[in-house]
Amino acid sequence: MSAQPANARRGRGRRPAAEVRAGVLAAASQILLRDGLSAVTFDRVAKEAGSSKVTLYKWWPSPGALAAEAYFARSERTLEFPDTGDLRADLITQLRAFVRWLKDEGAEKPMSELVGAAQMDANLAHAWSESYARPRRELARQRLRIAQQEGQLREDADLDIIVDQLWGACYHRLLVLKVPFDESIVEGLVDHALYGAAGRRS
Amino acid sequence: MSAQPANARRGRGRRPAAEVRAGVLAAASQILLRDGLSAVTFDRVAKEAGSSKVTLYKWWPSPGALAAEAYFARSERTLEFPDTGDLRADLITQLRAFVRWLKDEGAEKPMSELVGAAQMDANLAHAWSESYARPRRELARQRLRIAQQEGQLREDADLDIIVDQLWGACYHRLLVLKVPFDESIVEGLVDHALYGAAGRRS
DNA sequence: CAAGTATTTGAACTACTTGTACATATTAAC
DNA sequence: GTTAATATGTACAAGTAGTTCAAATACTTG
Repeated sequence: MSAQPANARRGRGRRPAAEVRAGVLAAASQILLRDGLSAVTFDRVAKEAGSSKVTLYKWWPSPGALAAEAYFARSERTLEFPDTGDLRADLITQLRAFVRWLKDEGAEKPMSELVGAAQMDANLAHAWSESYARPRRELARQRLRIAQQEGQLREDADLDIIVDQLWGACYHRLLVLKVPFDESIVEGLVDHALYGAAGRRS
Repeated sequence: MSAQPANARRGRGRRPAAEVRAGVLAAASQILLRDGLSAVTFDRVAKEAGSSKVTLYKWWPSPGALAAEAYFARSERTLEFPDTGDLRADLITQLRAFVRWLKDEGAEKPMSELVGAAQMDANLAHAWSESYARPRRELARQRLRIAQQEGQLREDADLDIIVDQLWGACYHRLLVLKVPFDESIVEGLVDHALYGAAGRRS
């Protein structure tokens, strides 16, 4: 028997579930990166994956949710949350990894589009929030809690606020202001979060 | 001659431009508030305004841009940027006004949807950024610059970062995390921005 | 290994939306 | 008043969403 290409159409009939899933996710991810989120429709994905539209309707609640899952699968282990004992250095590492992920791996556009569409697609919002945003916020908070226990942060510091200020500043520039931004703000961001703008230093 | 209702259809033919514009904007704004941004299509707005679809295609580049303009017209003079001499109090006033605008005037959903759609609609993104986000960021920065000149902020403080951290933290919760939030975080937010999380103050 | 079940595919179909075209009527500008 | 601009009604092509049904094939249970 000659080997068949992975996407070979075999005519109608049931196919291995894993094969179908992988093909659909790969197609969705490719369309998302190449043509943007608005091109990720059940029709186009089905055509490109060599699957049937009905299958997609069965497994995913909305094209947005499919795109989100396809994207998470690609960017799974990209962020770092190290603990070297030096809080300032660790926060800078975290934010730098985030910015590099956006810039070097072309994540900026798909990420913006996914967050954007989540404002109108409850299914996508849920997938995004549960699978991506909150787990990472929790990781960042854990690192801060250790620092607080070691006395590097004030007793009454609000860890959620610190996380929101660090990452929120980045998202603010990305999504709301739409101004270009890069690694150069990371150090300033962390210093402002740690030492404030009103302090009397130097 | 008996007075006619504003939206009376007069059959085909040219109508005063101002009348058409006002009718279209009012209809778009109403649909946006009532049914959400995804319901703001040229078709529906034209029907509700008693105008022709062709007219809308002529005047606005996309339904998103129309919705944005309709919304800005309603929420023009809502935010305050006072200068009482007390920076901390003024920042709290600014943020409180922002949160109240979101909560009390039902701006949260339309605002989220507009920012969301802007991630995929360049026309909407431009309208939003130029007419809303950047002017307000500039106002906030002006207040900070005065504070800096008066010595209430460090010489090397980055005013953009302060603004991004204050407002970005709010947008982060609204758009990215999708967690409920209210006025109760405002004071903590400002204190963290001014005094930092690492300071040694009780 | 045999039979039954689950699920994918192909095809067709309805309803809806977008965007455009053209002729007609009416106002605004001169 | 005459002319130019433009809003409207109607119609139409193209594309998308979402569903239905039968035929075909993989998985699963006995």
